[in-house]
Amino acid sequence: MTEPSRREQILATAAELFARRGFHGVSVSDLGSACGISGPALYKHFPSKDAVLAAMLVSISEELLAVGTARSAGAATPTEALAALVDWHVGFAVEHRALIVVQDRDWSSLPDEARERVRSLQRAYVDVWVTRLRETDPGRTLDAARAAAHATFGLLNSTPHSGLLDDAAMRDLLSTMALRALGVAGAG
Amino acid sequence: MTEPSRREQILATAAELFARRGFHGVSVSDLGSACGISGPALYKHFPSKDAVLAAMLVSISEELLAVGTARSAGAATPTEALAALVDWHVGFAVEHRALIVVQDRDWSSLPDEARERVRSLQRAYVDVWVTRLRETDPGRTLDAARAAAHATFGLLNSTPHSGLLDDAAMRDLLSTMALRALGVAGAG
DNA sequence: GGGCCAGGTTAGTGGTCGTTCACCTGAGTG
DNA sequence: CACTCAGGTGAACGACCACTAACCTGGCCC
Repeated sequence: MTEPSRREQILATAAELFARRGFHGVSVSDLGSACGISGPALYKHFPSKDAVLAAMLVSISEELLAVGTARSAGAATPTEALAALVDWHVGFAVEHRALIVVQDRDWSSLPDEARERVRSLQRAYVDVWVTRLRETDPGRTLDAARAAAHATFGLLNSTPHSGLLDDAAMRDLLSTMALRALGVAGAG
Repeated sequence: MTEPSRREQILATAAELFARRGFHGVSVSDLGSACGISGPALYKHFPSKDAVLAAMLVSISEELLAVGTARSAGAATPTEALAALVDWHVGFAVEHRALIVVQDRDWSSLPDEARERVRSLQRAYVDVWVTRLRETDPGRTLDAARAAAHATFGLLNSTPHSGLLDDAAMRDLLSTMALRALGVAGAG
């Protein structure tokens, strides 16, 4: 099995370049030569430049939702579920800084179909958080819970903006801040 | 006096368009016709497309720093200073959602000189926060305080991602979450 | 009323981009 | 050994973009 390494090399390289210069700031030729091949060879692996972005963003949205759902379901209490969600999300963000940047910067450059796909996956992911948030605090409005989830993502996704701390320290800091922001007890 | 309305119309329109489609996703002709003029007429007001972006981002960076500094200086205690900073920042973010989006998405498209200018203004603004943060909690490392400030900006700047709440409710929610995240006592 | 000029216009230019085309190659297969 | 075909190449194409050039116009000033 061990699927084609070229395709994945392209996706990984594209993530770094798109994160640094933006989707429109990276040409097909740039991307190709960063992979050791050049220009139009990309079209042997993807039908278009858009498709590279789409594959990238759809797959991370799917992973966030799938693992997030599992972590939440595996927790004994709503509070523990939120802690697990924060832990998962911050780990993902620290480990895939480039993808985080691309996801919320170049999301709007997606072709229509992929954009809708990503949006619906993201909505579902937000809902996992929202459900747990409203279990811990039933006074929260649906919209308020959604806004709180978005705000927490903003906090956790700030990782790429400050490469000051090492990964472990960054994870600790962000987890603590996120749990406090959400009003989850026991955040040191 | 009442300076040229065209120039400011262009800046305001550009902020909206850049926020929606990205700097590279908006052509000079798009921007012109959104202002009721067309295409190259922009060059009567700005020397280049880059200059529009630069004027926009430099001016908001200056305002954030200037008012932030004043608010911090006007506070009696470090804790009150942080509350004032949060209040100012969240108010700005809610009121200028488009600018917030452009600032951290298209920052890298700035011409070199303006980019350095904006970066140094932003560093200075972060330092206002960092100083107050370390006064309230001297145990914080310089880098940890910077990362905490960036994380708080990420939280506060999440406004544009969820237009669910009205402005007042959004300000309340974000202020509360930010102050809790920062560990400032007396937040709801 | 003639001259100036801020602020428009349209047409054009050079460059870049995404994409396609025709072609090449070398490893695997019957 | 002939055939195939995945994966590469460079050249070319059409679209679009930022920007320039040449020109027009209407208010203002002496």
